[in-house]
Amino acid sequence: MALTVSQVARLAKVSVRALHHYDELGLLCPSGRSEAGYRLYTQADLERLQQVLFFRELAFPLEEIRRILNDSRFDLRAALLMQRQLLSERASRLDALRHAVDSALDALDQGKTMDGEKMFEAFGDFDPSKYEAEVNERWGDTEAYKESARRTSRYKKEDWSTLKAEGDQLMKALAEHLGAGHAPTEPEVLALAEAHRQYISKWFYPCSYVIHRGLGEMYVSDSRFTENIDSVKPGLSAYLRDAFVANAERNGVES
Amino acid sequence: MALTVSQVARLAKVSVRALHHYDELGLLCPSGRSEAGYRLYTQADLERLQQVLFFRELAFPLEEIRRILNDSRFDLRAALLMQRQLLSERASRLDALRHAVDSALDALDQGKTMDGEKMFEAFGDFDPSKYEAEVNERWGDTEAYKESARRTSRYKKEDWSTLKAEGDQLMKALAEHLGAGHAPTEPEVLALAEAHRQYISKWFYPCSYVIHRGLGEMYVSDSRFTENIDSVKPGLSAYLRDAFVANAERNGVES
DNA sequence: CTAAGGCCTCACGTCGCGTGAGGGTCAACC
DNA sequence: GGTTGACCCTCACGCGACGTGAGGCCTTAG
Repeated sequence: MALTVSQVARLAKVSVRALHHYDELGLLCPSGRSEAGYRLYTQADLERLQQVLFFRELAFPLEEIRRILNDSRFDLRAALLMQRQLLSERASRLDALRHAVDSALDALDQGKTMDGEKMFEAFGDFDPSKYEAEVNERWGDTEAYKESARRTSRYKKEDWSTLKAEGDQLMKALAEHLGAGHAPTEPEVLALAEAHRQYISKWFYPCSYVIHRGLGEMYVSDSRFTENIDSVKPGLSAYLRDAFVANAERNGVES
Repeated sequence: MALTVSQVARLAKVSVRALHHYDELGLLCPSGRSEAGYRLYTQADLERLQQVLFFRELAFPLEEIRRILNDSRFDLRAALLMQRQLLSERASRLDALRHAVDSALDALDQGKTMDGEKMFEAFGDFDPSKYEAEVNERWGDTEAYKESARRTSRYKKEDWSTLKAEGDQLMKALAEHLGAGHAPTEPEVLALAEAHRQYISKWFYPCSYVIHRGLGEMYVSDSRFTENIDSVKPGLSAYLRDAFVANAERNGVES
């Protein structure tokens, strides 16, 4: 059942050279070699390759992919959820570009010229509220939404028990601050936000401030998360996002 | 009104080095220099830069962008329409990836493993050489392109009305079939779908069945199109998509 | 036994910049 | 007038993810 380079290359539609390259980097070393020194890939190697390609598609540097996949704390589910988020971000970027093309076409139709600032709007950073609207629009009541809703219910049944308990405690503490009317910028709230960041780092993956902020955006924009979080206390997801953003800013990450 | 490098860089959110690079390549040479040799960019330069960035965003090699933009046959409208198409192709690619992530999550939930062939399905649809071939088919120096480009560049305002009339007629005919309750798979409807494909090929760009199908998807997923089309008759956009898909299938393109 | 095709390991080339190095320019303030 | 600091210039080397030979061994079909 061992496959040669070219067979794997055909299956996964990557070049043989790329497989060599991944071997050199220690990113994907075939588990075996033939007597003549030919690379021999197993099923497990294929699975790893798939992971590599997922991350590569998302434009992760190979070195980082190696780190992620070799990390013993690597959590496949968390990684996949992350990938979902990254895909969303890319999709909204595409949307922004499409709008830009549309504006250009409109301008063209009306014989107008676009002024300097407007011209490059699409390439800039996106307005999160606009982003939220777009995501909600896309997730409307499509088939994909139902699918995701079905899965959300399944998630709840799963046993993340230890991990979940720790997370729940943080949520509860944050929900109390929300209930007490404390602003998300207050020191105690920021401390909890930071604790949450480290919780993620500890259990899932190294979570930078930037990523944490992105996570907060996902909490409000991905209904699977929003529903889950707001069931603790309505408005909590938005509150979390604000706290994460503030915490990132306090630690020198500009928005 | 002349801008310096750093001003342009801030506006367009590219690095100064990148602007230098584009200058070196002859991709975007500032129209002026100060006495001290400083690069000075005009409004026209900004417009060209925007075009450059559009194509760059779509992962065109810089050298090719230069060819395209320097091409005297370059038609802005055609380019923008094409960019829309490329964007929607990319969007569906993202969608495929998202489905792949979802499948992986599902498999994980059920403790299953994905088999070798299925594992790479999401990556499979997108054969890069095929993609390049398609792009070259549209932008390369092929006879077909030259012809269509010559045609496109010739028409001005009056021609757009002819063009629009022709399109409207197709829409009206298709709307009538929808109103009469004809299935999108019926021969007469398929014939109209095919006519529409050739209409696009004639006026805009060589429109393969795959691209035509993509166009149909865009009609339902892009509200700008959906609204416009459904204003002729509610549900028409979805009807068009179904007809385009069926027409593609009948012509040997698997979905 | 030979030819074709697949495999190996160097090793240099490419593309789109990033990142200094080394040095002139410009506006403002002392 | 001098100094400071932000901005500009031109080399020129570095990097990541491979592409693309070159030169040579392995294996199978005729």
